[in-house]
Amino acid sequence: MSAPVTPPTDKQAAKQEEILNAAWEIFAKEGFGRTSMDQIHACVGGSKRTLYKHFPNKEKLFEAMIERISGRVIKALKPRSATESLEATLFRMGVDYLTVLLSEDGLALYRAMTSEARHFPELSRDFFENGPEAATKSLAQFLALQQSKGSLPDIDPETAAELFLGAVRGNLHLSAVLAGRSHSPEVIHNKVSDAVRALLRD
Amino acid sequence: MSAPVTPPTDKQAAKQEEILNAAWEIFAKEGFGRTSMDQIHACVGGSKRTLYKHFPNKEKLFEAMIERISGRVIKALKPRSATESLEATLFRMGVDYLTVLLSEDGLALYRAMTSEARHFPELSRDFFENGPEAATKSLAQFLALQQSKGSLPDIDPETAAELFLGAVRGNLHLSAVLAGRSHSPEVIHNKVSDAVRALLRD
DNA sequence: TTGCAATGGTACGATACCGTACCATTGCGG
DNA sequence: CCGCAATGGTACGGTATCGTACCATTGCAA
Repeated sequence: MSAPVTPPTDKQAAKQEEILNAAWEIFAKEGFGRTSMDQIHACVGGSKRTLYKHFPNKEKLFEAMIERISGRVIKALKPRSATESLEATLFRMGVDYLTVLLSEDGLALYRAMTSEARHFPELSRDFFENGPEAATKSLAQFLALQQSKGSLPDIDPETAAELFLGAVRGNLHLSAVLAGRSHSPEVIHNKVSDAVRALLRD
Repeated sequence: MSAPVTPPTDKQAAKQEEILNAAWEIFAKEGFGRTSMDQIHACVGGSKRTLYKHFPNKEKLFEAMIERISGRVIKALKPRSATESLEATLFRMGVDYLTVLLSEDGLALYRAMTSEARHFPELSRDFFENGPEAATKSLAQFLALQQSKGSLPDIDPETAAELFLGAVRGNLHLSAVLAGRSHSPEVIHNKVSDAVRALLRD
């Protein structure tokens, strides 16, 4: 009973993946407006009928693709639980956060979300709330825990977390998005290191 | 001699202004891809021939319009010279900076620049360099001056300026761009106030 | 082997949009 | 008052794109 159902399901799932990958490749480079379904079709191969069988129109395809990448990036933004020292944990969290934001997918996703925020409001809102905002709240929780141990000055944790992540981004994110600058891991390390020192005040 | 020349020049200049204003109204709301020359034409009135006489195609019109708004925003981002105390100056600079970034035009410009950064690279690069980056450098100069007076801890001024402005932005800019949130002057004041306290360490 | 559902490949209709052409009209100098 | 340059208003050519239709082909069950 499941034999005649699951194999086609698997094939369909594989086809969907293929389509979404092809779509992301082109959408990420060209944006929504300059990407045509024919380009995606040419990139993924097969027939347009099957393409439209998986995704009824361009917007649904865009949404599905964004949700996919968004979920991936959001997962990467989520801070891992801390086992090291306070300073090392802050440093690692900052580096991870910034590395994701400045990654190829992170930047392409941010561009896409920003460009289409007006026409796909829930997509970009969800990304912000589950991505950067959730990361801020996680960091705030961690900071609150550290404060209860007395290893951190007594600032509001939410505030401190937002200041810290803002300082970590500095101008790097802006310069990558607007000026197309790429930033080496060393630059990222230095920026985070500066922000950690500022937060810990030494 | 100038009489037969300047009146038409004035009229042409007025017409250009009118076109650029109409274009901005629509481009800012819809973005480049979803804005048609026919919409702009309908908004500005007159004939398409005159529209294309002022701007030979859609891209040139977009560039001219962006340069116009960009120049306006850049000018607003430029910090005014300081006459108050250190703390008051920092506070005022932060509030001015953030207010411009979060203004309607600031956000629309940022969205447009981000969306089209790949296709109009010089536009967005110039905006970044002459806007946020220049503002950072101006602030760094001010901080260096304050350090020479001994009223500020001894951090690298460039670094401190970038950390400060990054902290000032916090998540406000992201949340405005991605989640469509608007932020009251009180929220802006509080955020800047937090950042000033963090920088001055009290 | 045979039949059937899904897919490949492609042509097509409808629409939107960019930029141009054309003519009537208006404002301004002589 | 007259002529002329610029503009208003609009129709049009050419092209790109979205989504559908159609038929040959393939993979799979019986």
